[in-house]
Amino acid sequence: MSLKYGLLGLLNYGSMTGYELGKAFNASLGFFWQGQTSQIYRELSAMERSGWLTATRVVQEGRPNKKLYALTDEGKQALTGWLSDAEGAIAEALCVRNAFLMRVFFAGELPPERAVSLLRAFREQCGQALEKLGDTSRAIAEYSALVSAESRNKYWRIVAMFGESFYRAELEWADRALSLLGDTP
Amino acid sequence: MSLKYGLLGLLNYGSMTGYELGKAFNASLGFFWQGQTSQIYRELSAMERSGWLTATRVVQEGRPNKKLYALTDEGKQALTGWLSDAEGAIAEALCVRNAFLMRVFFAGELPPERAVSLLRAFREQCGQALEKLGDTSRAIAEYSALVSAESRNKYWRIVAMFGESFYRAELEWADRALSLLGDTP
DNA sequence: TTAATCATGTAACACGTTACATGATTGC
DNA sequence: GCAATCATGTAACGTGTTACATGATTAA
Repeated sequence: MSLKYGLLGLLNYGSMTGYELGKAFNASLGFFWQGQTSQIYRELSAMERSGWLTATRVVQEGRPNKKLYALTDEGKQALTGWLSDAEGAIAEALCVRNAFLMRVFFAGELPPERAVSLLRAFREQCGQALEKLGDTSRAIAEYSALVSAESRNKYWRIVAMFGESFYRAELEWADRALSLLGDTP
Repeated sequence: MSLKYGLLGLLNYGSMTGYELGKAFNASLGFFWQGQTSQIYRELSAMERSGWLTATRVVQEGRPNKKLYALTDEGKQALTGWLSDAEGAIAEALCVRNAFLMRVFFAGELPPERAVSLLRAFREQCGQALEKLGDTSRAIAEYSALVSAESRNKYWRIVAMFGESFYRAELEWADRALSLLGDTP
């Protein structure tokens, strides 16, 4: 679901090809949702079939031809309809899935030092994610200063803010977990 | 993947039927992973076929017969093999998916008051999740005091700790987002 | 000259969700 | 009398992943 509406949302900013959408998707939404190109193409043709998008074939020389996708009125309606569904949003927010916690839950079956090294690796990885997100945040901030689509980029900043507090919380948690396991750095 | 190994992990504590596994799964791992019964049954028969589990038919009167699943040596090996795969764990930790953020990202297309009410609903829902998790934490703490399987319940507490800091971070984020949107409570 | 980028996709598989079916028993 | 619990599943569908295929262009 989210992938579909993510694509609609991006196409609402302007027409794009599947390839460009893939780039844009991973650059902007990538830190909280990933889209495989194969899935993106599948969703795009499905949405074209249901009339949410139109595709224009663009013939190119030296490069493969491409298809430019554009949002239709129905597509725009589908987007705003989805956004207006607050119930659905809350229901989705409840469906948290965390594969890493699954491993920690059963880490008692491991020799203690392996569990510790697992958490150490996780801790490091959180730090890296935070740094990477810093770039995203700065890019958004710059963009916000240049473009005056306040109604939009306000929310982008809020999303970036989430990422930062989320990773910071994970980092602090990993520290506390490690000290609980008697790991003194 | 995680569902499969979650089931293996629970069966490592003791043999159970699919139905019991479903209950145990949602009670213990439910706050970070959900399992539909239909999926659980499918995974169980698949794992039986690959020799990770054995099933014993238990005939009952007045109630439907049941199948008691038990971990085999191969199953136990599969579990520890999965736990030892630190690379895989980190790779999975990178695949965050957050359907709610997808909506916030595009919330600029909504009238401002609707976006605000979306975040307010989210905020409330975080509070409820925190309360519910408090029960889980207390249950784990009690259990920890009674049973002395320290090597195991230490990790359960760490997982519960994660839940708490995660929901608290979400709550604080929602507050900051709301004040950024000019919502004074 | 090797790899990456551009640009499209197909096929098969894995995992997750929804809806349905059965039929006795227990608690309100 | 009605709903929930016990206990199993099947079928169909939706979504996500992996691997593969094509073939020119461009930068290291």
